Amino acid sequence: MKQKLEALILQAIDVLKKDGILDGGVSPKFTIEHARDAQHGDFATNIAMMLAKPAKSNPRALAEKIVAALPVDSAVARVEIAGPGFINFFIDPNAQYQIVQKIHDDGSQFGLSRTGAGQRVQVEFVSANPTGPLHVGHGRGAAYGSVVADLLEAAGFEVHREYYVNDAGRQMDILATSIWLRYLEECGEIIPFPVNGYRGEYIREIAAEIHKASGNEYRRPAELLIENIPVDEPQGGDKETHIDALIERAKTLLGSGLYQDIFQVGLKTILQDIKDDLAEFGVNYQEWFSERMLMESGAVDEALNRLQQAGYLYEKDGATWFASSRLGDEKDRVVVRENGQGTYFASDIAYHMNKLHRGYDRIINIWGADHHGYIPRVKAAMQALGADESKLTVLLVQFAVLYRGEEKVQMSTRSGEFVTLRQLRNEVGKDAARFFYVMRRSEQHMDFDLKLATSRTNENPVYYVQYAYARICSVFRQLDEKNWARDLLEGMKHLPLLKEEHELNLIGTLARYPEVLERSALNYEPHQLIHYLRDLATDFHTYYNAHQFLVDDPALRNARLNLISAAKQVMANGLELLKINAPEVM
RNA sequence: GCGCUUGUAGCUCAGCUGGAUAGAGCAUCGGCCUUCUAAGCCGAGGGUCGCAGGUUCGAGUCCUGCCAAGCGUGCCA
Repeated sequence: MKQKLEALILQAIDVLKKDGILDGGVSPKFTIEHARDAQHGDFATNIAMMLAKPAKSNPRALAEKIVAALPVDSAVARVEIAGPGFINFFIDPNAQYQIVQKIHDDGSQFGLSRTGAGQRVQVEFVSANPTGPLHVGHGRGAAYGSVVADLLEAAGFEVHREYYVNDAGRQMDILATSIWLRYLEECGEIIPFPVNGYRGEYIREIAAEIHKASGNEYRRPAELLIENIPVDEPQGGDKETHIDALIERAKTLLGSGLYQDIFQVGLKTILQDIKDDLAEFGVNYQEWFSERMLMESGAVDEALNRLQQAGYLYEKDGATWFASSRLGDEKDRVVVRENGQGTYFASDIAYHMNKLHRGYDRIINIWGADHHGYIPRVKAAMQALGADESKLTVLLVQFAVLYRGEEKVQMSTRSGEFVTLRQLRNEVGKDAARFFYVMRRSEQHMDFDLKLATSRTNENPVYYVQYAYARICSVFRQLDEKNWARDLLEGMKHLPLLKEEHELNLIGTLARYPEVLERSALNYEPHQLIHYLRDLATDFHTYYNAHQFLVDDPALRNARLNLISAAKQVMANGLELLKINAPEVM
């Protein structure tokens, strides 16, 4: 309907241009909005006010001329000029009813668009280090990222969902060493566990598995392990040097083959756990991209070479630096450390180069807000490599702070006492978890109240939408019990009987769905869809309380059934996109 | 210090990219179940949109400066 009005307005503008009222060169920049107040009709445009200045006219006078030039259309019942110069459109109800038929015809396809057709988008999200289970902080990125990806797909984009697996680097060595140390404990060795090691219970479990499967194959005496190792922090040493020395010792004592065994078991176990966790959360990927494979392919070296050729690398203090400050970053960044090892950033440059080579039209990274300082350097790298950095969009997701009622839930990675995503899912369920995560704008710092999400009573917003869906299902069950068959054609024919305010409101809301979906997708704002579904549920609940659907008059009854059936379809489509269950009974 | 994000009702948040009288939910108060699920509905109260300027027909929304909160500012990832 919006597009239709836009076309009509543009025609009117052309007429005015021909008549010399408007200068031919003016480009009409205007909006068409749903009127908030029913007094203002169904749609309103501000075009007269936008063009008043170039036309050297006052807005209301210009509006009169635009309205006069407006072509007649059967869908437009009436046009009014109001306020400072708004043009308000009143849509013919008969035109509005068509949406019910369209929803029925399109079914699960209703709302999908072709806006992004022919464009490929890559969405990378979560990408947590495989050094432990996902926690609730990752949950928000997972829910948000997956819905953004699904929304883009609904808007016609070809979407590639990807998880970047940091399976190389120091953190992974710390993981492997932590597992080995716990394994030695299993064997009966007495060893002090490093403060900087991974202390979670899952490390012990992996260690126990290895011990069960391989016995003492990886056992080495504790004396050899701690011999000449710099002391740990509690003993007055440096925890970083301490753990680095332990890693080196582990590699020496085990030899690279056995060390790799431990490393791989740790990686595989944890990565599999993450994959299962996400799948159960309704989050799926096309690709799990390995940092290690990237390095082995020589891509990192190649990226550095290209930066070198472009003149952006230099040596200082024994390290190799990327002159990112020349491209808008705060300062230059190290890409190769003094010890000859590439930094995480170096891999990331190669990774983004790889993404670019794959030819995506858009590259979307979803990061935790704590990584925001990282954006300028990645964009700088893309520029330095001659790439169009505007293809890259980084969406930041703020942290969720967990509450249980009034009480803040403490999280600490170090102690291993963090709340995992799995624990959250078990406590509040997949539906509520996804709903709550995506309910807020991603940049909003969010309070996640576990008590509210689990409450099975009035105050929980998740059930509000689901309840509306279940109620509609229930109406159709009642219909069967009364042995009244639903007559679809009869209902469609008598849609004009739906004249109640509640019915017209519901129809108007249903008609908005495609726009909401598209805006939600293009702005990467899933919360708009959530808010829409709540509005839709409200319209239905209100209608439900005000009127009876299963009335004796078959014409009215079937018309109403068609309307609520359309509402049911849109709710199902919206919830399906959010991967939230639409229950037939509650 | 600098940078990013945020600041809207008692609380948690929307506000359609600058539009008409700033909206929801929760909480508070008052009503509605002998007919389709009361996990619902109807009504009431509650606002200096952090503060101060600016831009214009028009600002919660844009620009500047303050104030406050969170995060960042590693040869960690």
